[in-house]
Amino acid sequence: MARPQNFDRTRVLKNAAMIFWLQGYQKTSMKDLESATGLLPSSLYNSFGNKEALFLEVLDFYTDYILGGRIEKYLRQEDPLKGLQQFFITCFTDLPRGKKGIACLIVNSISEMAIHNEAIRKKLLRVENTLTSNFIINLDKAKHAGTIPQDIDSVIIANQLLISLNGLLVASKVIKDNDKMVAACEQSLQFILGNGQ
Amino acid sequence: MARPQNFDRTRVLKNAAMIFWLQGYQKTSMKDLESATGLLPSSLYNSFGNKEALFLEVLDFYTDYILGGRIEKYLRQEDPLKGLQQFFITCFTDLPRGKKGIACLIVNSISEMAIHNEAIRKKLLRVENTLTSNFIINLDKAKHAGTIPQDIDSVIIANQLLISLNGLLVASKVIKDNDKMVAACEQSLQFILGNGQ
DNA sequence: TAAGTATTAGAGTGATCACTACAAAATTAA
DNA sequence: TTAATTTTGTAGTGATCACTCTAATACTTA
Repeated sequence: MARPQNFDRTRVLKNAAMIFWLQGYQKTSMKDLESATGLLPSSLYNSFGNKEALFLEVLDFYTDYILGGRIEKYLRQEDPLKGLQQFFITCFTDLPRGKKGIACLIVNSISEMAIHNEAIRKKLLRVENTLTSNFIINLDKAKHAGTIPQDIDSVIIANQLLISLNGLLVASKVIKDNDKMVAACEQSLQFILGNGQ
Repeated sequence: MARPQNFDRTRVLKNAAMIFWLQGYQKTSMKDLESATGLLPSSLYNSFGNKEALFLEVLDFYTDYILGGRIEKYLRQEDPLKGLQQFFITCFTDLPRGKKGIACLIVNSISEMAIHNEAIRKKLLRVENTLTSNFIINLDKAKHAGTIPQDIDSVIIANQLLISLNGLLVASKVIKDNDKMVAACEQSLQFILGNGQ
């Protein structure tokens, strides 16, 4: 066998995800990625192929580890409604130190890249559908627990939740005030989940 | 006096707005803008300053004429609720020939540019606030006409409408099916305006 | 230790980026 | 007709873009 890579692929993907999140795909140059990851161009290209392939891998990493972790940590807790609320609110509070108006990598990437790149679009559509499915799970649990009415349509509410989350994330980019965003988030949740109660 | 410009500034801004809408700010090169507007680089720079200044002027043009026209045409009709519905639905039906997944210039620009450019961010925040104000006007009219209950909070509903519209526009970039988007749009409107009826 | 192989290092590729310099052309006012 | 002034046409600017080439290096297996 041959010389092994002397970098941690997970750490590289994490750093790349962060800079793509903060700057967007097009604004992020390979030089930026070299700085952020600490890798030289030859290592980046040897290990990931090109900028687009790296970005696709970053999206998978973000989906599986970052978003997946948040789903596990917040959504899948004992109280399904509290889980939904925490999942939403932490989108605007669990941000990199001092950052505002950065929304989330998924929504940013949809807005910027979905129309330009079909592979990216399909991947992001799958992420969105995964989120909706998880919302439905929580809503059904809440129905079963009796914390929301039995007769509501979980699919419709889940759709509204995803649409509102995306809308709130867009709003956060112009409002750039995490406290205001938390308030707006709570108002939306109250409206969507509170209605019909 | 001196030689006058021999192009129609409105037509140039319209063509520039279209290509910024379809491609985004960063993907649109000055070469693209030359092709789209039919102007030579010297004319573009002489008349608009630089790419950023042209974009800011495009945003003003879009807000005043395109969006302003849609507010006038759809929102300010006799039936305020029907106006809201038509304003929402035409976001997904009144698109350039055969185009899908292009959302709207305002939401696209918020997502792509708000974090990178403070002048653009402030302008877009104002546009969003204008939209909310217009939604409130229609909701108050509907309350007065008795088509929605008197006791609803117009501001809260208007906020939810704007958040959902932005979320639906994000969704349209991954879903890329105008019929599905119209259905999703109707479901959201039914949920927001129908609840409490 | 030696052969084999992948990674790493660093300089450098052509293409494209936003933008400009400068003179020719066009138009108006005097 | 002339002077003044602005637009228009064209070529070209340095900077940056994603990406590559080649060789040196480091590591594993035999």
